[in-house]
Amino acid sequence: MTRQRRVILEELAKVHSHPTADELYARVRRRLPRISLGTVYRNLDLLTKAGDVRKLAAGRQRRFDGDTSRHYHVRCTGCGAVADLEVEAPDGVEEAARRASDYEITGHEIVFSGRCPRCRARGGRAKQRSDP
Amino acid sequence: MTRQRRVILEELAKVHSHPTADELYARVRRRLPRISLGTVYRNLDLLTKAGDVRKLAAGRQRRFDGDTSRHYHVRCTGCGAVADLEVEAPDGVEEAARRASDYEITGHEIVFSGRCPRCRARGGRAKQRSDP
DNA sequence: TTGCTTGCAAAGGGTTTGCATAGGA
DNA sequence: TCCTATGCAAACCCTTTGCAAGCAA
Repeated sequence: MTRQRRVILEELAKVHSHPTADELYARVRRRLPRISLGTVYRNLDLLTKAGDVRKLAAGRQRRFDGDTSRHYHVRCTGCGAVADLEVEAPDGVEEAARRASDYEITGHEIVFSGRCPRCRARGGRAKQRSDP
Repeated sequence: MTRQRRVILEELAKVHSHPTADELYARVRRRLPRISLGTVYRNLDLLTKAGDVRKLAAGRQRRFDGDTSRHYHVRCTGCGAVADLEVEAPDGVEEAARRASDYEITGHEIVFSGRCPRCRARGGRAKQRSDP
């Protein structure tokens, strides 16, 4: 547990914006000015494998979530922002998936799509991103 | 509707493997040897925006699905393969999401994680990918 | 000490884009 | 004809990696 790793984890725990690696890098650098982007990536990967961080696929860049408790996400189809969503896990989804598949199911993630309040206010027919 | 676009759509409809852009490019090239990768990407993006194709975020590379009917996916944590999953939409998930959020919810996707039969057979403690 | 980690910088690899040309409606 | 799409290749950008030096245990 190096100083870098601790600070990365701490900063990630502070924010709820699901930052990208470089957004987190910017924050961490305020406390450790000499840290490199590579170190941020390496630690994020390690922490993800250790289960202390969740890596999210959202658009071109990946985002990271310091909250590993069970919760889902919404992604804005306008600006790409990702927000947490406190919704109960649907009853028996994984069991259903197990029945429907020959995969050994170990988990699931739900990503809702929608428009954030700001994008909604901004215009009715704004351009959508094709990103998943 | 150019010949290229039509062939891309046709080839994508044929396969159920959720190919990456370059996998699809390889297939399409068997019929249109002079097509370029850029054209494949451009059309895939256009088709996605038009709603004729679904773009999936799975690991580093994106995957494409020619089946736009309502269904979910499983992603193998070993090899990254993506398979379809015919599971009923959980009752009232989107309503619950609407209640829990100030986003204007327009849809959702569930991605299960698990191990495909092949990876399961291959070894009990194979290395996992940290990809989302 | 000993092995993992860092900083730096370059490599990597998927995706996007500019431009002149070709082709669909 | 007119406008959009294509092919080609370079540009982009996010992420990963090799290496020598540094640090935690």
